[in-house]
Amino acid sequence: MEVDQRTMAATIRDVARVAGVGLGTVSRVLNNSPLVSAATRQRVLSVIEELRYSPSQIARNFSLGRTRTIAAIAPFFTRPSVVERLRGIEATLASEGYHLVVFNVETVARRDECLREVPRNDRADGLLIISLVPRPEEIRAFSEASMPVVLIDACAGNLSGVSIDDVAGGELATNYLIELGHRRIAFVGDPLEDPLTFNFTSSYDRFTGYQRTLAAASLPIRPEYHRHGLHGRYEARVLTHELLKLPDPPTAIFAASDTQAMGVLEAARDLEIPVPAALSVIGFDDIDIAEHLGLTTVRQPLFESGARAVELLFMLLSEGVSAPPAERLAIDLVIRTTTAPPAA
Amino acid sequence: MEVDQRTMAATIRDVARVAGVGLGTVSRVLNNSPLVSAATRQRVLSVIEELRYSPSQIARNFSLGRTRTIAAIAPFFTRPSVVERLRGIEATLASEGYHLVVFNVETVARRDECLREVPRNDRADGLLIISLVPRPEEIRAFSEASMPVVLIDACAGNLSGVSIDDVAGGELATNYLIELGHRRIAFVGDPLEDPLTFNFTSSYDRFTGYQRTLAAASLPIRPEYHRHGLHGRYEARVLTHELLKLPDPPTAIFAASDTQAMGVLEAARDLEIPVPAALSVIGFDDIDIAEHLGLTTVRQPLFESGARAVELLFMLLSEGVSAPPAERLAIDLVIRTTTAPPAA
DNA sequence: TGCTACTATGGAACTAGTTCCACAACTACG
DNA sequence: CGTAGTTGTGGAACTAGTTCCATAGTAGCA
Repeated sequence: MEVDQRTMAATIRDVARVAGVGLGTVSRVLNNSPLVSAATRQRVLSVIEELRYSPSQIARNFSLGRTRTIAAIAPFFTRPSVVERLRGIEATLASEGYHLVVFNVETVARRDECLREVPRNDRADGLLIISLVPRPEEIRAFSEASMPVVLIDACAGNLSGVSIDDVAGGELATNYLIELGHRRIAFVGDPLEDPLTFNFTSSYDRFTGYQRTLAAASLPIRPEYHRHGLHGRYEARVLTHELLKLPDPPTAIFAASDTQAMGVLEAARDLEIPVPAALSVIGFDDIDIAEHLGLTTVRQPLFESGARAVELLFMLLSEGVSAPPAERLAIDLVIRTTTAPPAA
Repeated sequence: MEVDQRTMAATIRDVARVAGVGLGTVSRVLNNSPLVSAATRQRVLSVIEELRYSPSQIARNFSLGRTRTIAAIAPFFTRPSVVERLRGIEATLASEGYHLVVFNVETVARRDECLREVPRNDRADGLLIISLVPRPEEIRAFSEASMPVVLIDACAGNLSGVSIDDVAGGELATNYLIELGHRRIAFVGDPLEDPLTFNFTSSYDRFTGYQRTLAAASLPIRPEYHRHGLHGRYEARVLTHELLKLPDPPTAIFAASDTQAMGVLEAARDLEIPVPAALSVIGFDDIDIAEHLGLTTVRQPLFESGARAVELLFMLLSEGVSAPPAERLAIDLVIRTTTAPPAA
């Protein structure tokens, strides 16, 4: 019963037979066990070479019950901030020989489907969830399926996670505008209740920081200055048009993300309002193009958030280590050229 | 021998035992085989419910020898053009219930590792390669491992692929500048020999189109107008500084990508050269921010390239269908505000 | 010289599905 | 009423690894 080398790939049993050793010995050679004599190891290795044997990863996964694969669920994975997080995830996983399966969610239905199906699959050893807040029953399903989960840019239950202090970020941005002398400061952000992310989104927290800072500076909270719409350049542009056409328009706008800040800049350009001379604009995230645009923004470590989340997940994966708590990464203000003191 | 529901997940054998049917019957129910009576099917389904049974995907993959997973190798997957292709890939795969494993390559070593290791893994049913040209020996390895491969934004051997006519794109851009009245037209693109992509890169082809068009219009080919550097905003900015400081500087610059066009715009801003009044700039790709920047560019269907590549891969996967040939998608010129006739 | 301990090895059993063959029961039809 | 065909069902064999137990051989040591 020779192996048909033309059509069938060699198996570990073929190697054992040709090398005249047992199954276990070949397995030991493959897994670098020290319990193999040098002579035997050499013989097995040369047969592996000869038969062009390559172990079946899929059989290995099955036998071990592990896949060395991590799943990541991300909303709108084309957003620059999300992509940068994914890059951090991929880089860290690759350095450990892990694979990354990506699920892009752009609708509520797909969000629900992913959060339901992915954890019950045994095709990933762990799960990373970006910018989505799982519901309590979903969290319960994670632990029932004993699927380790780490959140990025979100907090829920006592799940491990990597995030930033978005309230402090909102305060940082707003404070800077106040220090520059602005008194009429508007906010453009995501919807207060986003069906995709549920509960509290980072935009909501930044908005909270904004409001708190205004209150702390004894500035009036003016609801007509608060605009919320779907995350996107175009939507932010429309909202900003509304703001700039108010009878008493703001002299500064805090956008909950750099993408939305771009929409704000577009609106200013549409209305021929010079930035920063007549309008200051500050964003959030410090995505790659923020530098090109000269956008003042609140920087958060995106790549690092992905990298760190993978480290937390590896801790969960190595049994014996207790669940690492939610972590917060540092943020800082990046001052560029879209902010200036208000016109006198 | 009861199943310990606390620690062990139920298997297909548990379901069969509890439902009082055979293994095969449960399998048939799971796979919607018509060869099960309605009564039996109902009984099995209720036991599945009762035991909270969920089939092991990993065992299923092993048994079937298929993973319903596609691997994608992409250089610099944070580049907006690459991300958009990946989005097209993910969307099309998800609609067929396939998973996407992403490999990001940013170094030559990692490129070689991915092209060597990924196809020999049986963890993916097919492979998509973005903007990388496999070497002949790598192509041979694909067929030896009988791994179906579809290229995106590249051509090699007789592998299936989705690309555009980059030479025609270069001609389109250059012709438009000539029609506007420009005579001194420079080019900023990737290195002529990129160790990552090998052979001909799209930048090279666009450069060829540029040169051909100049020749066809009887305009001089001026080597000092040709600048090549690593793909990136910063590098393009440095190269453009060199161009704009020439004794006889160009009145228009064709950048091989929108990202590089952004670097060109930055250099013009640095030197206070107004665009388009004193310098016209045209890019390539029409990535998302091109619209924000008002960048004139050559649009290529990025999302569609990914979606179509997946369709070709599915054709390869369904045995019996012969290898679909390399396809070309349409491109078109998008005129915005960074191009104008040269100053008189 | 016998006992212990350790190294090296072989191979059955296991992972959880699918597939396919055998077979029973029932229907259709001459 | 026999026979051919169809439907429904059970379960062994198979996928290709890992793990672990049994065992042979050998070295160390009193």
